[in-house]
Amino acid sequence: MPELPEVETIRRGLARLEGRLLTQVEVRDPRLLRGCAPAELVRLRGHLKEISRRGKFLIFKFDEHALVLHLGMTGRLLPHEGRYTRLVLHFSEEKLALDDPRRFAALCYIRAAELDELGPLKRLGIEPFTAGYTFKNFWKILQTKQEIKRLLLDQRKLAGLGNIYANEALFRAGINPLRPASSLSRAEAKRLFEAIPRLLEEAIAAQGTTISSYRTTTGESGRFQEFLQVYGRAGESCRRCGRPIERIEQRGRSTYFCPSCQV
DNA sequence: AGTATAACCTGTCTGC
DNA sequence: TGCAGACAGGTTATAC
Repeated sequence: MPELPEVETIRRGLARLEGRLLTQVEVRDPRLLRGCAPAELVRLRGHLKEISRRGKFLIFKFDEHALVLHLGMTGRLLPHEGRYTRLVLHFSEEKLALDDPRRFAALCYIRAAELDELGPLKRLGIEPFTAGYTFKNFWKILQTKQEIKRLLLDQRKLAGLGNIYANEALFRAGINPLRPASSLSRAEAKRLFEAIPRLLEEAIAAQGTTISSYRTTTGESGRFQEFLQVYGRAGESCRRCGRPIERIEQRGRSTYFCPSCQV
């Protein structure tokens, strides 16, 4: 579910919790921990120092420890408990419930000092909106025969894009998703390089894309679904040229594109 | 080393 | 109404 814009929207919605006191941790579903974090998690107490984001991961920093959370496909952070609550963080005066029907969400509890060594974070590639997001670095990751759409989904190369935004970014740049990444001209690569942060910025401004389960921390739907050009629009007409949007499969996932606008 | 498939889960929708 | 099958925003393990 949540890609960079959704996770960033959630992070911003939680920023007001920074400085608050965590009084109790309730683990409703131990599977959430995936063996990565010990059960001592339930003893965690103290002030929440900072909530940050890396790719699609949320990082909650406390004095000595940190929680690293990936929302998987259907994870949400809501102010109330529900049928699929897997974890509850009790803060003074307020609680935060992780709701996740499909249970693909994952949580790690580690010492803050070990954050930089945590595999899932360490493996992540270039991060949009940071100093490392340069055309030089972007060009470098394109030097592979892999299909460009699949490359964009590879978190080790570029962190944060998921299926919706990978499809949309390629449409905006006018690039066919089946093209080998290394076949892109510098001009095409530049278009894609620039389209990605612009797209993500617009999606964040709209509070993300709600197809079905994603909600902001206040339980609201995002609004960016209204602006999607190709994702989920198979058979419908391209908003730019009128010809039908096509759906194909790449690495077992749906790819949507306009065969006449994306060459 | 890179790639395809399966696996992890549950819900929803479509067609018969 | 029931049931099978497809599909869903994600990642990781395993088998070639």
